[in-house]
Amino acid sequence: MIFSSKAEYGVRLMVELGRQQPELPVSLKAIADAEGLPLAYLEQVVARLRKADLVMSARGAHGGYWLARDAAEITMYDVVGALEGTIAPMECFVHDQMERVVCSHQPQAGNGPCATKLLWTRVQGGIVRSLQTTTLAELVEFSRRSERESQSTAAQADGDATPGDDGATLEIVTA
Amino acid sequence: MIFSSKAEYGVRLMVELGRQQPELPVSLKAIADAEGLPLAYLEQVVARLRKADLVMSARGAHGGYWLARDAAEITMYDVVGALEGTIAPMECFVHDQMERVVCSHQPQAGNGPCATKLLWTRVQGGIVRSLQTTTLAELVEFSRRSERESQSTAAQADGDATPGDDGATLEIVTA
DNA sequence: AGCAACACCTAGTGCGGTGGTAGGATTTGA
DNA sequence: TCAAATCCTACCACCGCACTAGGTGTTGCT
Repeated sequence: MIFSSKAEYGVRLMVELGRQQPELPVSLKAIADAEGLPLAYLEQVVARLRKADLVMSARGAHGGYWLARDAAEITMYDVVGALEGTIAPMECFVHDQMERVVCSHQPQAGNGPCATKLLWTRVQGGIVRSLQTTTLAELVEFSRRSERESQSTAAQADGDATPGDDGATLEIVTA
Repeated sequence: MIFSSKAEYGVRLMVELGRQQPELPVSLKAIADAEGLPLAYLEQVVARLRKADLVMSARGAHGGYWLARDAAEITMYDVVGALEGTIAPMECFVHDQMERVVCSHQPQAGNGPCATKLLWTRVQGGIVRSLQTTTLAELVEFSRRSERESQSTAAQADGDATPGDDGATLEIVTA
């Protein structure tokens, strides 16, 4: 499993906020009920989003949360980054004081970086690109469309997600 | 952490095998010593690679492991898939009996797939593409080059990995 | 004033997976 | 016959994840 449930819950929470009118506070309880998620845990999740200035909040009665800026201006890189903390493909990925990604395997006797560095860098890049090019607005739109389609027919609802995206059935099954 | 140490050890093991002459058995102990990895644990790792027909083995004295086919014909998708088992960005990703990726969150009252599906599909795609387009031969070449460079100078050894690849310093730091 | 509905905070906890270790059995070459 | 190697299974300690528990602070409504 690549992302923890914090990431999933957080993304679903953000989508739910994006579906509401801007600036209108929505209570966590409403979201927890709608998504079927534990309220107390959602509090911890939304706290990270707030610290990252992705959502704003109002306390007291009729308080709640709303998006800090337009959904089109929020990328999944922002959201997942705030929720998951560091996203590194391996613990091998540390960075020294010069902000340079470097490998933690001591190249003893000075035989360069470990060979896996190239691979992890590429994987990292693939993930980050996916996250950076997906905005919250897209997910909200996707959510709205799915809802509409399933209301009319109970048929397929995926093949035509967004131009530039491949809805391929990608998987690695071995285990 | 996205990949477990099984993946890392396995990739390093494969690179080590790729650096040797083809068909020549190399003992696990030699690899464990060279890479500084626990031998007994490597046994479990290499067992997965063998079951996936990526390496072949010979028992008894002077036995060992070697690549089952040319390093250029082995992608990291093969290797990591064999080691890591299923690579799904979320447990949300299950597939029904029709081999279709579907979301496990029951769309109760039929309101379509959960909105995160689009995101996870893209991330999945980004990862898989990275893995599929990286061959073991590339890593072996990278390893050889790094070794050569660090022998002459103790300077930079990353910027020029492979054409078509961005060696960008990508990271998400929040936590 | 008082209550209810919220946000907000901290500490604890059960469980499963990760990352090994232990101890063997089997096969092969010298 | 021994040593070197693969091969196999069971076990275990730790740690992070996914929560739960139990509060405090703030606001609006009546």
